[in-house]
Amino acid sequence: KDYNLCFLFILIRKIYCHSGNTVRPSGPNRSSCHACIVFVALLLATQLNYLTEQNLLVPNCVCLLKKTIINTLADGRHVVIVMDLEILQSAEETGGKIGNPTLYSADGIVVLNVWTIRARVTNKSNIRTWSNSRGEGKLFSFEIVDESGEIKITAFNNEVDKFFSLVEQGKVYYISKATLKVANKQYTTLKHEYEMTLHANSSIIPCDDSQGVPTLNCDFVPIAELENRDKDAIIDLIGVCKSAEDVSRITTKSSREVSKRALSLIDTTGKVVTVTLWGEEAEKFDSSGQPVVAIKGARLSDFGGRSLSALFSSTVMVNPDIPEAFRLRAWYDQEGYAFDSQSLTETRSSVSGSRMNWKMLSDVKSESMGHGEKADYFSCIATVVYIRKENCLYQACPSADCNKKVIDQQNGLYRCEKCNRDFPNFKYRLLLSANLADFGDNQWVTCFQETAEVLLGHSAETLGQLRDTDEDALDEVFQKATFRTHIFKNRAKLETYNDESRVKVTVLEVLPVNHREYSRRLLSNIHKLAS
DNA sequence: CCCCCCCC
Repeated sequence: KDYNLCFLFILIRKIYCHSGNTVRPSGPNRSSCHACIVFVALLLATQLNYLTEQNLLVPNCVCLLKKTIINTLADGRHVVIVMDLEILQSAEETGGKIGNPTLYSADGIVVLNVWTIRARVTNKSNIRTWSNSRGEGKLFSFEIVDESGEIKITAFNNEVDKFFSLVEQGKVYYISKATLKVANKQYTTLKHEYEMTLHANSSIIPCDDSQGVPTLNCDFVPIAELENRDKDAIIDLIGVCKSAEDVSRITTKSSREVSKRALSLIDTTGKVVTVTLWGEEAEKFDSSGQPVVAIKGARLSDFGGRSLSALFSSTVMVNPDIPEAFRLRAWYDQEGYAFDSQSLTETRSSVSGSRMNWKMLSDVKSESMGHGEKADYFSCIATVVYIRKENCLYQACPSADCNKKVIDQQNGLYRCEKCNRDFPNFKYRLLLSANLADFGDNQWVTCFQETAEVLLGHSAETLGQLRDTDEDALDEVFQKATFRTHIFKNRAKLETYNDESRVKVTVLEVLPVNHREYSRRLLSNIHKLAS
């Protein structure tokens, strides 16, 4: 084969490393650092190092190769070494890419060089062990991203001990001397053709300069668009966590126990979808303050219409530092919280309502609810006609499990009688009195923290700040929350205070009205009356 | 060299 490239005009497209990642041509020490030129199949001779050191040889410059040498490696592959090269036009003069060049990869031309990539760790697994007919061992894997793409890296046994604690999610590293193998598409959710395996000589060095290294490569799908996507598609999604289930333990078909937690995410399309988190991710998830949640690489399921499930390979980010998250936050806080949103996921309770004890507000009195030994639980569809603003917020003890009202000592300290301690701070808690109405009656109800936050669409903390700084804005929040219709799940119990007994109704949950399901129930009730 | 991706 003739690899004589002399007098060939070439356009430097990109400088690549072995794995296809873009490499900066100007490393501080070219011989041991960023200089990897594989696939491009050209290796610069040492005397030409100044071209990269002075940033002359950069993508999109046009070069004339004046002299090249072909060396043959022990395994028969060829290396093209550029001995002399003239830059005819700088990248600025060329003005960018000419046409649509593709990589030249003739068989037999492969250049070995120590390659190094600089990339960010986006997804780190736990250590797992395995035992099968071929042996046993332990491993962990992680994914890395740079401006050109993503690739998965796996470490086994000794390399687990060596690298597990070093590799941290979100941090940037120089990685070199890993082994490449073709990725098994059956198991990968990344688009890369290859995967890396670490071995004894592999090197991972933390990198302080993360400039230009993307934090993540997400291609977010609008929630409304999920209806048009295929089952099992791997997608990236971002939304505000309107609500979240408590974590629960389930047993899988293979008799393993695992934690799960379902989140309801909403985006600017006004649609809501359920996303299920598993294991540790489910356990540590905190939905307070209705955070923005981005999930990369979730699998679309057709359960309940459309829902999503996190995979081991998914990355879940809470309030990520990305423009999409800021946009969503602003949208939700200004208008999204009040959207009469529709869920793409129909849960059992929203489909059948079987666990709901549906009542009208007039039933509370006519059936003497709450008068029995035990509290009565009922659900209703009702409209908020008034929310009492007075005393809706109180300063509560800042300790995790204590919500007791603190006493402002007027000296910068707040006293909690329950904890018998003085604190330099407090947390705001909500305790709302609201009047609900349906066509037949009214009912005063009490909403504590969680339900009050849903009803008002803002966190207690935000509302506390508003009360202290912008009373008009707080009024607006109350105004917006009034004359809205929701499903209320309630508890009714007779309480005696100052020798006076009255039924106290506490709201346990506020849910959006699913109009399709509500209409079905009305039809069914009409049907029963007619029969 | 792993490859588990779950429940309702």
